[in-house]
Order: sequence, then structure tokens, then C-alpha cells
Amino acid sequence: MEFQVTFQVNQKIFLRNPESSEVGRHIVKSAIDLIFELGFEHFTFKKLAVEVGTTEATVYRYFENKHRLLLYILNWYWSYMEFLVMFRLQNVTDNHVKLKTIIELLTHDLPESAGRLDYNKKYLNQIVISESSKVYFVKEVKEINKDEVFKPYKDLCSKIAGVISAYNPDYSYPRSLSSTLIETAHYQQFFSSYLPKLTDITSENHKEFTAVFLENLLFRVLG
Amino acid sequence: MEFQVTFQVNQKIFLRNPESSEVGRHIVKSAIDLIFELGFEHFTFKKLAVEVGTTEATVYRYFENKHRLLLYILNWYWSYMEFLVMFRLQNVTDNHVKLKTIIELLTHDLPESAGRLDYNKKYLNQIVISESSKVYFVKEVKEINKDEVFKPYKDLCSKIAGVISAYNPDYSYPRSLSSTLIETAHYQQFFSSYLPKLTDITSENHKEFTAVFLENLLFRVLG
DNA sequence: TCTATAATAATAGTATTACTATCATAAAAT
DNA sequence: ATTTTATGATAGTAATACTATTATTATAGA
Repeated sequence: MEFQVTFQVNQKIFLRNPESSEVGRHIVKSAIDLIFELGFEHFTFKKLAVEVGTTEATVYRYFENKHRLLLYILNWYWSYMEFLVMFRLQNVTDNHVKLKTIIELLTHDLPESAGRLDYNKKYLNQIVISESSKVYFVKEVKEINKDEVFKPYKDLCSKIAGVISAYNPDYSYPRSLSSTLIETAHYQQFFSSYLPKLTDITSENHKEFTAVFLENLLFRVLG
Repeated sequence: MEFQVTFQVNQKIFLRNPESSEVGRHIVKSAIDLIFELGFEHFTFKKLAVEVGTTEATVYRYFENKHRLLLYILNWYWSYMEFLVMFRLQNVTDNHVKLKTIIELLTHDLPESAGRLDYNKKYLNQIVISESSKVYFVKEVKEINKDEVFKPYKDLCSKIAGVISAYNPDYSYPRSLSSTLIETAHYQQFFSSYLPKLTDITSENHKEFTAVFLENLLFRVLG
């Protein structure tokens, strides 16, 4: 059986829906490759246009600027992650197993999807780790937030918080703990790769180290 | 009694020591004001030069680029924070009190120092919260790290990890927990201010909320 | 099949950013 | 008194982050 999962990303993030055309899809796919390769600071629409084989003007018809494009990519990621959490928790009754599954999902690459959108999942994962904080740590966050562009992140956070509360209804900070899990999953992987003295990593398996650290933390906190 | 605490910031961060001249000190002070006001992305050396009443060329004689200047500010912050931790833990024997003091320091504005450097502590604190991750979430992190520019961060992390281990010698991840405390102190404050649905804040006191959340988390983790 | 309507390519242009270079002058050190 | 050093003034360049115009192509509807 073949099936496709699609999410409608918030209209306000793009000027023209990139999923509606070949060029549009190519733009997002190449953006993921380029942001991974160059880092967000060195990534430009000019370079992207060259990579796609189109012009800057065309890219600008889809996205207002590179910040919005990154936001688009992350919205896609957060939505997909929320779907994966929901999907993988289907029919699981044990809340302990649920939380372990969530940590596994947060700390490992996305599974390859069969769909039309074959984004490079390794690159996407690295972008989420290294670049995602740049979409909210900006002076304009209040303005941007009004467009509800962080809704998928909040939904994901909320879903995980729900499981936390189910596991321990007396715990007072399910949302903060949930966002802490998500963020910590990112920078502990980053730190263990590039600034290992900020962590206790011993082997080379950054994802596994992060998962084990988070699991330990989570279940100590929740009892 | 008047006294001054100074830290020698790593030579490799600057081209000319900004503390060695009036203009240099003015540059750093104004940089803190401007980065706070504009956000790091909109902050430029041109704007800084105008603010200081000097030229771009002069600013470039002190710092290679704005990334290095931010790094300088954070090195100063991390060093000062490590000093404060050391200072405030003097003569405290109870490890529980030590950890509470550390969380208090991590989540609140720096105390005003009597010294020559009267950086705006409120602005500095906001910069640490919103901009600090931008110094390491860059493609060049490996190269930059070779200059030991993250040493003060690692030292601070290590100092806190030491207290964690003293409190609970059996805990396996003192460094990771330490960096998690530091980072979480930042973005829980940020989230509770701008994206409150990612947290469990109820009042308006972001610093207090973050402190209480972190304390709860820390002592549950360490038992 | 013709025609209206999008979307794109090609091209140009602007303001700002992120620098580098030169040279004269002022201040500090020897 | 003279050398060194820092700064100011000025200029200039390549890249970035856009906006605008027009011709061409693809598509969808009549």
C-alpha cells in the first residue's frame, strides 16, 4: 500500500505555495541541501536560485525572505514530528513506553517517507538541530508570532505535554518540560558533536547519548 | 572598600583589546545597547560606529566582525558568571543551598558592579538569553572552537557540574545537566515572555517562573 | 483551437552590508 | 624632539537583500 501524508503549512509563511509547482518543490528541497551545506548565515537566495537553476526573482515570489523559508521548513518538520508522535503512539497504552518512544523520535533522524517530498532527512535533522532557534530568537518574534507560524511547534509541545501529564498527573510543568525535552534534544546533540566538554559523552554516538541522557532526566523528574 | 574585578578575555577574540582605550570601551558598551535594541541580525558596525561617534574602520581595528564582538561580550559574561558563582558559594557548605544559589544566579540579572565597566546589566542579560546561541550554532564552530573562545563557557559549565557531583556523586551526567540548566535558564525565560504556550507560566514573573521550574527539575533529577 | 491568464526567465537596478585600503593628523611613548 | 601608534576621514569593492520591468512560455477555460 502506498500512501501520502501532507500537511497544509500556514498560508502566511509563504507568498506562493511551493508545493503547488515543480519549481516550488525544487526550491524547498534545494534550500534544505544548501542550508545544511553552508549554514543559515551563508545561505542566500542568489545561491539557491543558481542551485535550482532559476532566478532570484522566482524564489522571492515564493518566500518573502530566507527567514520565512527556514520557518516553512521547520513548520513542515514540526507538523511531521507531531504526526509521527501520534502515529507511533497509536495503540500504545503504557505511558512509560510512550515517553520512551517520544525521546527516540526527538533524538533520531526522521524516517524516510514514501511521499512526493523526498527531503534529505539527515540534512533536515541537522538543520533542526543547528538552525531552528534562529527562527524565534529574533527581535521581531512578537510580530511573527501573530501569524501563528509557531503553532505546529506549540502543538507538538502540547501533545508531548499531554503524555507527560498522563504519566504523572501531579507534575506541575508539563509544557515547560516538553519544550525542554525538544530543545535539549537539539543542543545536547550539537554540544556532544562540537563542544563535548559541555556534555558527558564518551562514545561517538551522539544521538544515543542524547536519548539516554534525556530518558534518565525525564523519568527522574516524573518519578 | 572599592575593588575591581577584571578578566582577561582571550586575546584571539579581538584584534586590539577594547579595554585598553576609551574608544574600545565605548565600542563594547554601545554594542551591548545596540544589540539589545536592534537584535543581532540588524546590528551592524556602521550603526555602531555612528552610535560611538567614530568610523567603521576604527571598529574593525578592534574586532574582525560582529560575530567576534558578540563572542567577546559573552566571554565577558561567562567569566563574570563563573566569578559570581565562585564568590557566592564561598563559605557555603550545604550543597543544596549551593545549587539553589546557582539557579538564582543563572535566572536573574547580573548584579551591578562598581567597576569601570558599567555595561547595562539588563541589556546584557537579554542578549545572553536571545543571542548567545548564535555564537555556537554556526557552520564554523569547529574552527572557532580551536581558538578556545568557548573556554569560559566550558569552565562555568564545569564549575556547576562540580557542585552537581558534590550533591549527588552517583549522578552520571553532571556536565550535560549543567549545560541544560544554563541553556534552559535562557530559553524558558524567552519562551515564557514571547511564546508562553511552550511553558507553564501563569504570572508575569518570567525570571521567578524559570527559577522555580529549574529548581524543581534539578532536585527531582538529583534526588 | 483560440485566447486569456498565470508563472517564469532574463535583465536591470538600488540600498545596505561587510568588509579593505590609503593617508593625514593627533596623541602617547621613547 | 622624534618615532610609534591610534584614530579620523575618505574611498572603494563585492556581496546581499531586495524591487521592478518586460518578454516568453505554459496552462486552463471558452
